[in-house]
Amino acid sequence: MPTSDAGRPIRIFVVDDHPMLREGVIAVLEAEPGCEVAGQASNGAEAVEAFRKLVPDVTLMDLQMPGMDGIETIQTIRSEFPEARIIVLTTYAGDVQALRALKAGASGYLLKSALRKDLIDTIRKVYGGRKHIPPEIAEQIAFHAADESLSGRETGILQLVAAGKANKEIARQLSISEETVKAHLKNIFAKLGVTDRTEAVITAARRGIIEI
Amino acid sequence: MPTSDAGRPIRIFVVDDHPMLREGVIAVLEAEPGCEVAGQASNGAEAVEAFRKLVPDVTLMDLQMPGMDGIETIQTIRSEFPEARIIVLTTYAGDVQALRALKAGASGYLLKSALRKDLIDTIRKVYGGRKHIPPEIAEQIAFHAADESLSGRETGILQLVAAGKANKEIARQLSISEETVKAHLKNIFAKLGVTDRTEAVITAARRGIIEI
DNA sequence: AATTCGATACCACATTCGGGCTATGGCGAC
DNA sequence: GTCGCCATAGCCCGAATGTGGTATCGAATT
Repeated sequence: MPTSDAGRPIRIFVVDDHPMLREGVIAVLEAEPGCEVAGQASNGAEAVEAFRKLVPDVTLMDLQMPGMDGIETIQTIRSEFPEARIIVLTTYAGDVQALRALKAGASGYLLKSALRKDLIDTIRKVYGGRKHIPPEIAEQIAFHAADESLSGRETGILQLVAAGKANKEIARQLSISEETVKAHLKNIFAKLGVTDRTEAVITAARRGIIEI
Repeated sequence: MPTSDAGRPIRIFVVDDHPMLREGVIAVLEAEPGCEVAGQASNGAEAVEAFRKLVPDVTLMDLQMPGMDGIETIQTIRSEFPEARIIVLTTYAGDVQALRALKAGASGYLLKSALRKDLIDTIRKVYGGRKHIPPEIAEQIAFHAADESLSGRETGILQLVAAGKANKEIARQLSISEETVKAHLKNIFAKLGVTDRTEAVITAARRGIIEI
């Protein structure tokens, strides 16, 4: 039963490394009856610390932040406060990123291009204990739900490919044979549905599997 | 002599497709004596139309927008209003993007991660007829100032490489010989200082030469 | 205990890529 | 009008890449 219209306002905590965007979110929230900004933070470590003091009702969190990133921050907070309700507020960084955020314990995912109404609706919904994922993101996740995901080793190798390294260099750096690197790449290509390393890097970057 | 502290407020126009960020910028500006929000727009076409009516003192403009992008919008506005003072407000998209914006007629470049003080200072400086580029961006531009830039054809080919196409496909698509594609790629590699296509795509994406 | 999966590794083969080098026609700058 | 740049194109060749198999080992799962 999500209320607060008559009762105590929803206490919201805003975590983002862009001061300007924080201002915007805060301006929207403060204009909204039934919402209250409990605090803000500009990076993960600060966020965890502030969360402990504030114990807000809902947290809005960016994923791209210097230092401890959003996913780690969500995990840390949720391990101490399993009831924490966290909404990821970010520019779209691919289905895999979104899925990782949800697995880390986020209750919602919202794009920075969202309208103020979306923001308020999502906050109320999540405060009420429900989850919210925008349809276009849900669709992307569903679209790739049947895909096999890359193993840790595969992701590591792909990250090195994305750093422009040749198979031989990757082999040397990881102390494995070049043939093994090629074997991993075969699997990576098959899982991503591509035929060469350049496509693999682009696809993986778009889907949020690696950073470039 | 930048004034307005005693006189008429600086009339500012905000163009960005993220409503939340617009709110933030507006909140900051409205809290600032001597500044006034003259209007806002969420895409290039809207921006040009609104500019004609408002003729603001300073325009804040994002580069990434659906439809007409920021660079085109700046060019269009500056062709009609050569005195227009435009500050690009965007996430860093590479030295080449930044340089293109400046060539299109922008007077300043500001990152979305900037503090409110940076925003206000830059607005006053640009309003006063001066230019402003943050040191880290100026450094990147300077660092690559001596590089030869890619020709239009080269950029087009690199864009196709970034789409995961093989030389043979690119040749077919552009109706040129595969040898020509390879010749262009040789030049591209030399200009970007890389040795293979994957590195070329990554470097070009980071520097804002192509979109991936 | 049996099976699956990830990581490792090797082989052989075809294709693609990248480097070096040359050349020509067009077009704009000086 | 000559110089330089761009787009075009070709040749050669070695290195890198991608593709098809097969196999072992250990950890996790059933």
